[in-house]
Amino acid sequence: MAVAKVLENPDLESALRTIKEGLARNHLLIVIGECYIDYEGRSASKLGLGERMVIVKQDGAVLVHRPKGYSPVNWQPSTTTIEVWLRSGEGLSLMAVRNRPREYLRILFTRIFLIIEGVFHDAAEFVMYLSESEIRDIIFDNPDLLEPGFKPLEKEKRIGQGAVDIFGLDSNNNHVLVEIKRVMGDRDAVFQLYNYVENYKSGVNSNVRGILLAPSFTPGALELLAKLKLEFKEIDLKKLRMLSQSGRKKPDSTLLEYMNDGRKG
Amino acid sequence: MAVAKVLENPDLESALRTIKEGLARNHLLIVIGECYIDYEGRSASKLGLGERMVIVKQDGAVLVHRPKGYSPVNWQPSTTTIEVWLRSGEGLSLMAVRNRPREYLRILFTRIFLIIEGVFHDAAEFVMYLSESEIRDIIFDNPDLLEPGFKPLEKEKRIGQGAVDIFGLDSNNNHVLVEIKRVMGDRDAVFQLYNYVENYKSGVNSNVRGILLAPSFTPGALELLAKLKLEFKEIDLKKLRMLSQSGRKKPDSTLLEYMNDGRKG
DNA sequence: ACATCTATATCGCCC
DNA sequence: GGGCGATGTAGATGT
Repeated sequence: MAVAKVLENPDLESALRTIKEGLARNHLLIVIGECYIDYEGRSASKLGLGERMVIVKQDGAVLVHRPKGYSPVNWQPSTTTIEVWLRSGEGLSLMAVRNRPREYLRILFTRIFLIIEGVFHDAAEFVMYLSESEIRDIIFDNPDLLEPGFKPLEKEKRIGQGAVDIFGLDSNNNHVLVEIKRVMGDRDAVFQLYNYVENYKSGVNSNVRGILLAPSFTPGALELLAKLKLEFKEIDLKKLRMLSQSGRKKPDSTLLEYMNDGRKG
Repeated sequence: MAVAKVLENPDLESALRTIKEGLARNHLLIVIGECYIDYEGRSASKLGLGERMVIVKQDGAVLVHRPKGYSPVNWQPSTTTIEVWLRSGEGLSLMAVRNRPREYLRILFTRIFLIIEGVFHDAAEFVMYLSESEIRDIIFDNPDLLEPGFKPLEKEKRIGQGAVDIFGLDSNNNHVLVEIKRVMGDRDAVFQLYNYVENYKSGVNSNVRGILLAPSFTPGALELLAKLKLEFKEIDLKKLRMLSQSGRKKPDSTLLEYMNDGRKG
């Protein structure tokens, strides 16, 4: 059962009791109300009175959401201890503390509209397609996608402090370092590749090629690639996705069917 | 008024009606239920049946939260169009589509435990202390914190494609570029500074110093700074915070008072 | 525990 | 609108 309790317009004493009970049971809590928020830790912030939604998850993660936008205005990731108390004339406080790094989040409610307490049963597996590591594996298994005659030898080869995605030899036995980006390649990606190539060069006595693989490139990245004498190649994510899907169990096609139908029933 | 409607254990037809009404009014919606989720866009993902909480914000942002953790398992940032429909034998679908980049998020509910519809009034200003730009301003106004005799001349000076945080002259009239990080300085930060210095050097005929300012540095960053003949200096955030607070209206001290008291009333 | 890197990063600023 | 850089980035991974 997902929702255990719904409490509308409670006075702050009832709210305190309900929140304490929910926390003790490690249930998920949603508290909607008017509040002030203070944060102090790696940085510090302050937010004046307003209506917001506070979520305390079953692992103690705390999120404070305003009416708009993807990001919570304040939050605390899961490793927290949570205290709640009531001080007359002030309101109901919820304080979430994290140790590493040491951070304090305090929410001071002056008024509460709604409290929901629940337990969520959710054991389903989350499957993500075409992550960067998956692209790397596909290129490794289909090296001609990079260039004819490429012989991949090692994934995630440690170089200096980092690891280059693919190391291998081209048809002339030049050493090749391949850096892969799943999104548009930018100057940072070029610097990363440059760092690998320079680091690697210092250890060997042969020609070393660096290739940046991405679905597209910013002008700044292309300019820098030329300046640093590095190479690049576009990858076709759609093509890769098809290669990826043919190699394993077919995913549900409900979404694609909808998109192809263009209707909503 | 924040909460306009609470609907417990609705059948899917009532749920459809309520959600459609809420969307039409641009209200915030919370839907708690059992659902499948498909996403396709920059990447693609699939999530099997489980109990989750879906938030549709007043700007159309959609968040799907599982019982644990800071991050939503699936989401759609604000610029979306949202459709909802019911197909018998399947369930209630909510589809959020974004155009740039083109992305689809479909949530298929088989069962709904709770729907909340509300309007949040929240005009309060969010104030963040000691962001990077604030550190920059403090250094600019207190140049001796960098080194005695430093004369800052320009903030956010455009160099190439980016902008260096502070440009100025040292006591020997050398040109100085200062890059500031409010977190531990890493190799990326050094590359960023290096890029500014090289770019700037090509335009002038004098000595150019590059200084990385951060509260601490990774070993990799220190190594790279030496190799690239760049400088670094530690900044004391605690000291800066005091300078920052003395220079403007005093922030609420409720949180600090609590921390000093060590009690919860 | 620490350093490094990825992300459907998101968000905001400036050209 | 695209590029670029900051973020209390969070979270995963390797050492």
